Amino acid sequence: MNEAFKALADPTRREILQLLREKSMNAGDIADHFKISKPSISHHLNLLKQAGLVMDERHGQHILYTLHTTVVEDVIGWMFNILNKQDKEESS
Amino acid sequence: MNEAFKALADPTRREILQLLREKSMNAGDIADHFKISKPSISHHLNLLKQAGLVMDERHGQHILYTLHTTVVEDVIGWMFNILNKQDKEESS
DNA sequence: TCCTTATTTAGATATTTGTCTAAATGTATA
DNA sequence: TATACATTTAGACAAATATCTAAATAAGGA
Repeated sequence: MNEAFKALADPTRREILQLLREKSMNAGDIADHFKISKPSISHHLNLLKQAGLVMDERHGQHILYTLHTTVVEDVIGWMFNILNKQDKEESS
Repeated sequence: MNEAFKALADPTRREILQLLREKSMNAGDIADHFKISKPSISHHLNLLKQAGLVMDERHGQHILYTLHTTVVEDVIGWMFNILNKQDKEESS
């Protein structure tokens, strides 16, 4: 999960995840949303993939990137755990 | 919230948050849980403070660090938002 | 005031990170 | 096959980060 937290630390990568929340997109279309170069976006996409936050699938010339939510759920679990003093706390 | 995401990217800082989840602690006691030097821990604590993830309060010689959950909740909100295609989606 | 303890600040350094351009790879199509 | 398009890989470089030691600040007690 360390890689996921590191991936989430960059604003560009978080913005990519928000784009993919709406719909899967190929690399070029993702890059068009940003001012930075395509190779830089490709690098960010690779980090997101390594972190398990996105998946890629080649469709002919294009490579389609899709949000992968399992690790997102893990991160949410970690965050929730921080909120509760004890896991087994009684709620009243 | 960018500072919070950046703060969460470091394993030592996440471990500090988990320590503080149990109970508030002063800087020295926190540092004793790690192999790295006190000044390094002090630096991590400062980043967590800048990010709004912890608060500090001087008690005589000691400085007590306490988890501050508001920003944690904001991060959870952001993460949840990523999970749902639309915020206003009907649930059946 | 002087000494001890707790903590932070300052400054240095090695590593990591984000970005770029240029080149390579993979795919489609004439 | 030749060409164009989509994307990644390679390599370089500046900026950010994590760490350290040494010094400074803050508070308590003799």
